[in-house]
Amino acid sequence: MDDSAIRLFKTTLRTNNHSVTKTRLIVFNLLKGQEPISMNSLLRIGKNRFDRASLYRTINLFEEIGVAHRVNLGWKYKIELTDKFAHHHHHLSCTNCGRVIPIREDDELEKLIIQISDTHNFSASKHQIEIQGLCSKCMRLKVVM
Amino acid sequence: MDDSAIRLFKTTLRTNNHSVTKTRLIVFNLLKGQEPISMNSLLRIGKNRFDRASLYRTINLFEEIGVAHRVNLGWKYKIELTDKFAHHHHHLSCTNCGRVIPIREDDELEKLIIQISDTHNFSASKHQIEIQGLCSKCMRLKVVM
DNA sequence: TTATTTTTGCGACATATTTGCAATATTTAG
DNA sequence: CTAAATATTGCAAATATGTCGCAAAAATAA
Ligand SMILES: [Mn+2]
Ligand SMILES: [Mn+2]
Ligand SMILES: [Zn+2]
Ligand SMILES: [Zn+2]
Repeated sequence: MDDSAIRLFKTTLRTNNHSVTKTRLIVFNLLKGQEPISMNSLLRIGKNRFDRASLYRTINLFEEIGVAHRVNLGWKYKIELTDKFAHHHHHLSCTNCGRVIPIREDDELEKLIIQISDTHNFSASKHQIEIQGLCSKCMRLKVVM
Repeated sequence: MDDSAIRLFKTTLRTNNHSVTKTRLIVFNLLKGQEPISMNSLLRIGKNRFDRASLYRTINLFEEIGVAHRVNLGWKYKIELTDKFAHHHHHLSCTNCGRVIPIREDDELEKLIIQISDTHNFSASKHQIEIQGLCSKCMRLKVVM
């Protein structure tokens, strides 16, 4: 049950000189295997298991040690695990129903991003791609109406 | 002096059933021909020409009718005009000094984005690409130290 | 287990964004 | 152009989001 992601998570905490705590494990598990999730949702879900301040501190720490990062979806940002704990991917986000569809990493796209950065003598450490529009379902509904 | 962008802006307001007001024109002009700008800067610059609440309402409206949109740069977001009023482009954002470098549209990249959306039967209407890292200047400084 | 170190919850702040409403500006109708 | 009708604005107050200090509780080290 103590799967490899959690083991890696614990190791990451330890090697960065941080304790393995209940709150951190809970938040990690909330993030694991999920689509990006907003602070608000995390807060609502964890209401009686951890405090707001702790959540912010936890997410800040997760970013610092490369466990999670923020993805920008429209106006707001959401949190998800980094590529170290989930495969690198991007998202299609439906502006109608709010669905977020993960898209598998595309070698050509990744190569291009690096190439463009290089052209500008920019040392890219990460990137995010957000594509907004209508998912196939919403598209069908729109057409019918 | 009433250049084509402003004319298009006014038309956009009208066709969406909104008035052409002093505040909206001021904000539009602040956005025009600039790099993405933060709410705070807009607020500071327009301090005595419009109110905070009006600015938020204005930006919300601009997003609704496709005049401006938010660009997410790390934790923060900034506002810039949409492709309808400025050439489509993306940004490299330096995590050290905060500099935002616009990158010219890249046909190959744009084509790829569309292609990927199509593969997922997703009808993309817009996209944003955020590349974070170190600008050449900050990179040099880091190396020296 | 006890001592030491780190993290948490809580309440108080600080900042960001939203809202109701009366006053003012813009648009429409004549 | 003016008067009436409608939409927008400024202001003050309400919410929402994010941060901080500190004593209590939990985790780690001894
Ligand atoms: Mn990628
Ligand atoms: Mn593009
Ligand atoms: Zn949808
Ligand atoms: Zn820089």
